[in-house]
Order: sequence, then C-alpha cells, then structure tokens
Amino acid sequence: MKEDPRLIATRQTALDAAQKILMDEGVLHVTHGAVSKATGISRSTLYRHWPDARSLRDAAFRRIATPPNIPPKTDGPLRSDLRWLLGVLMGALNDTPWGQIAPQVVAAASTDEEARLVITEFMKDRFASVEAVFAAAVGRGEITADIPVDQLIELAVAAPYFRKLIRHEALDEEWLDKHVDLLCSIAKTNSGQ
Amino acid sequence: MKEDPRLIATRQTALDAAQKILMDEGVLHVTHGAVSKATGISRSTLYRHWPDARSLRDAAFRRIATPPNIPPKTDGPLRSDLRWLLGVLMGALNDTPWGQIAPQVVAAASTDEEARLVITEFMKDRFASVEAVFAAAVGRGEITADIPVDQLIELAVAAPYFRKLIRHEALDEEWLDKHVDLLCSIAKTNSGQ
DNA sequence: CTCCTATAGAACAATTTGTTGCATAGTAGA
DNA sequence: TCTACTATGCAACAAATTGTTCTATAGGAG
Repeated sequence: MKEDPRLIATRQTALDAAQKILMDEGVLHVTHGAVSKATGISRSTLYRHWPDARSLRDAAFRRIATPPNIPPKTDGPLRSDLRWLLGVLMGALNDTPWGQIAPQVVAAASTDEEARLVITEFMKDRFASVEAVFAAAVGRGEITADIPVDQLIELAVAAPYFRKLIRHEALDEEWLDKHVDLLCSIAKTNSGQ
Repeated sequence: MKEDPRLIATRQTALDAAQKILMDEGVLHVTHGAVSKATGISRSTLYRHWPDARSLRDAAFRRIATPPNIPPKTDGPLRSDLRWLLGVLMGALNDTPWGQIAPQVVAAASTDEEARLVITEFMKDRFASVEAVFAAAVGRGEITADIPVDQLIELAVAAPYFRKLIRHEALDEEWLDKHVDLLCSIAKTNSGQ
C-alpha cells in the first residue's frame, strides 16, 4: 500500500514554502493562507494536511530543524580534529537553513516542548562528537584524562552558537582558528598536573 | 506640562500584562485583544496607545528587554571579582523577567532590527563589565596584559547564556564555580609567556 | 475502463484585527 | 466650585483571517 504521490508532492511543496517563510519573515507569518499564496496549493488542501496553524508551524519547525549528523574525525592531532569538527559546525550555522532557523527554534523552545526536544537532542549529538575528539586525543596520549572535558565541550560549542545566534557576529575562519587554539591550549596546560 | 496620570497608568498596566503574556505564551499571543482581556482596559484604548499589533509587541519587548546595569566589582582578586559579576549575571538569567524573555528577543532579532539593537547594546554592556574585571587584574599585576582578553570575555559570557537559553540546563552555584575556576586558570596559565 | 482519492474552488461561519463616534468620567486650572 | 480638556469605555462597524464543508474535477491504481 504505497502513498499517493500527490500527497507527497503537496507536503513537500507546502513545507518548502513554509520553511522559506519561517526563515524570511518569522514564525508569525507561517499560515495556511501565506503558504497557499506562495505555492498555489488551495487553502482547503492545506487544512486537510495540517488541521490548524500550530500543526503547520510545528511541521515547518521539525522539517528544518533536523540538522545533519556530523561523524567526527578522530585520527588526530587534536587541533586538527577539533578544527575540522567545529569548522563543519560553523559551516552549518553560516550556510544552511538550520543556521537561519535556529533562533526561532530557540525561542519556540521556551514555550514549546517539541522545539525543546529538537534542541536538546541535537545538542546531545554535537556534544558527543566533540567528546569523541577529546577521547581520541586522550587515547593517543596527546592529552591526559584529567582535563575538565565537560567544560571544554560546552565552551567549544557554546562560543560559536552564542556568537552567531545571540550576538549576530560573523563566524569566520580567523575567529575559529583562535577559538580552537585557545581550546587546545586549555586542554594541554590542564593536562598531566 | 505634565502627563495625564491616566496615560501612565494605562501604559503601565497594559505593558505589565503584555510582558506576562509574552513570557508565558510567546510572542504569538501578545495582541490587543489578549491584553484587553487580561487587564480590563478596552481594546479601543489600547489601539489608541499602540496603533497596531507590531508596535504593541515591540513595546513589550523593549520594556522587558531593558536589563539592569551591573557595575563591576574590581577590587580583586580576579577570581572573586569574576565570580561576583557572573553570579549577578546568572541571577538575572535565573530570576528576572529578562531571563525568561531573552529567548524571544533572540528569535525576534533574526527578523527585527529593534530587537537586534536591544541585544547588541546589552551585550556590549556585559562585555565591558567583564573587560573591566580583567583590566583591573592586569592593573594589580595579578595577570599580564598578553592574555587573549576578547576570547576570555566571550567565553565567560557565552557559557551561561548558551547553557540557559539554548540547552535549557540549570545555572547553579556549583556550575558557576567550575566555570570561573576554568576562566581564571586560562587567564593565569596564559599570563606572562 | 473503473474505482478510489486528492485537489481546487467556492461558499460559508467564526474569530480576529483595526476604525470610528459618542457618552462618561477623571484631570488641570481659574 | 465651575469650566475646558482629554483619556477611557462601549458599541457598532468594516476588513482580513481562520477554519469548515460541499461539489466538481482530475490524477493514480488495478
């Protein structure tokens, strides 16, 4: 029993448009009417797919707020692995829908359980990737196991997110290099004391 | 030419309610109708004060998003000054309207120039306070001037904001102690090389 | 070709948004 | 106290938005 291709096409077209509206104009403007006007899909069809405004907005959030997984590179050295991982993360923030939508998800999370889940799940993934990088460095004997890994992970990820989402400052290669340098120096000076 | 006390009372009552709605239910629910129902002020009066939905929301944002200034304590030692300053900042995030509203402001900033100004101005203040603390420590000779101050400031402020706004994790005394410890150790090990 | 189902479109009710005119009541000044 | 002023409340209203329902049509599956 396969799904009618028209269902799939409608959903895809509608959510594409909803996503664009969400990014360009904010959550306030994601409505059945706006999506209908943007796509040509009739309002009644949209209501059949998403019975009310909230479910439409939720669908738009969920679709866009599913960022790609980053399998970390862990073949060392630490600086190189960390630079690569955070480079990918920074790229995602700069150049993908996720980067544009993240502020909206952050805000939604304060009143919406669904959005909160999206964020915490996502951050768990990111933290795990960074942790894998540090763990590999410990495994190679590059740093010792007594560094405050949890704090380092938090700083590593917090800085780019804070800079992009909250301060609206540029995330560029130069900034990232300095960030990674500092993280490595912390890891190493705290190592083996 | 003094202002009619009724004007002042209406504005205050209305914005109090708008603020509460903004925090509890999100920006979507800040409308003239909702504020009217919450306060008993008639809709027409509200429209007289704020001609459209956007100006009402903006007013609610602006009112709540004016966080208190924190004059930094700079009489040393570094750990103590930093602990005090970040403690106040953490307290504001945990226990004041600003902490609850910040996610909404962050989101609004991605499509609203006004909200972006609020944030950048505010962050400038916070950064200046942290910088004053480090500068005082340099002045006392506790650390040397060649530490990467800008990065340290960013990390100092980014961590609590990230933790609270994005991860929705607790900001407690224990976490803050470890955060300040790490910052101080970075400042000192990078000092005088 | 036939049955099933998704869509378009229009008509509709309900709610929300914004406007206007008028009576009332609070405020300031003489 | 009396007067002029102005903010508010209220009701009526127009316009836009939101959500529902029905019917005709067209696309897809067997």
